[in-house]
Amino acid sequence: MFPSKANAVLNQGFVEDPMSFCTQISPLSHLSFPPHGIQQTLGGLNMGGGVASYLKEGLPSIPSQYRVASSGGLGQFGASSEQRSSNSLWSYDEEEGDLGNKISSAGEDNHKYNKNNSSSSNNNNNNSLSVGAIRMKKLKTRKKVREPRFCFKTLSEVDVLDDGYKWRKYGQKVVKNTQHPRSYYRCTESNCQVKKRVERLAEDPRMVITTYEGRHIHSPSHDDDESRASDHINFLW
DNA sequence: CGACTTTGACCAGCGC
DNA sequence: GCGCTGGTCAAAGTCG
Repeated sequence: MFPSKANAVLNQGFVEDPMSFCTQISPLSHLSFPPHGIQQTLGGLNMGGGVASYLKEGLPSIPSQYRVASSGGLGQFGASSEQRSSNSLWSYDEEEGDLGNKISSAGEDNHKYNKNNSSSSNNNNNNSLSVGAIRMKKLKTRKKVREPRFCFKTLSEVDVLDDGYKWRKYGQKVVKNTQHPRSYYRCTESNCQVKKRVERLAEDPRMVITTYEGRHIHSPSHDDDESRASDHINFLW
């Protein structure tokens, strides 16, 4: 389904740290993360030759051979220009930060997305309500629970990396100060709440920024990729 | 025909 | 309070 030029493989699992953080990836060699010290694993992420560099202070250091020289101003994904800090190359989801607040509303609203399940019954129960009223009712019951998030940057010709999971696009938006639209995807597995956003870096359109939000409750749909990714994590981490 | 994508509209949150 | 922006919905269109 997905083009696999970037050949990304993402195993199940997620960064347990309440803050999601970002990595940079260059097309140099295989990538696996998270690094030592990060609880839980994201599994091996095979970018067909990528190297992750954990840029946030306080994160475990990684061997220099896995680091990527980066130019300033990269990243800060999701943050407006005013929110960008000159101290770090990449921002993460601060618990109290503006960035986190901006994105947090996407947390636990998946029940309204299972339109084949809950949504239809909701509609049946609200026949007397207008569409707008139903929508408002749903929105008001939306809870703000932040899912763990993880974002990384990939040098890739294709927007959607093959991470082993099946995604359904549910939205696209042109965000401010960028010429490339941001795409929104949701895992197609029933009851799986994971979402991801994909956009190209304004400063360098060759770079694809992918942000995962949530935790898969199932295995990747690609068995081959899964086993390949497992090899990476066993080898590197 | 089901699964998926596109796209305009809507809404909440934030800054001023 | 108002306008702007990002995130999501959902109908319509497309594809296999």
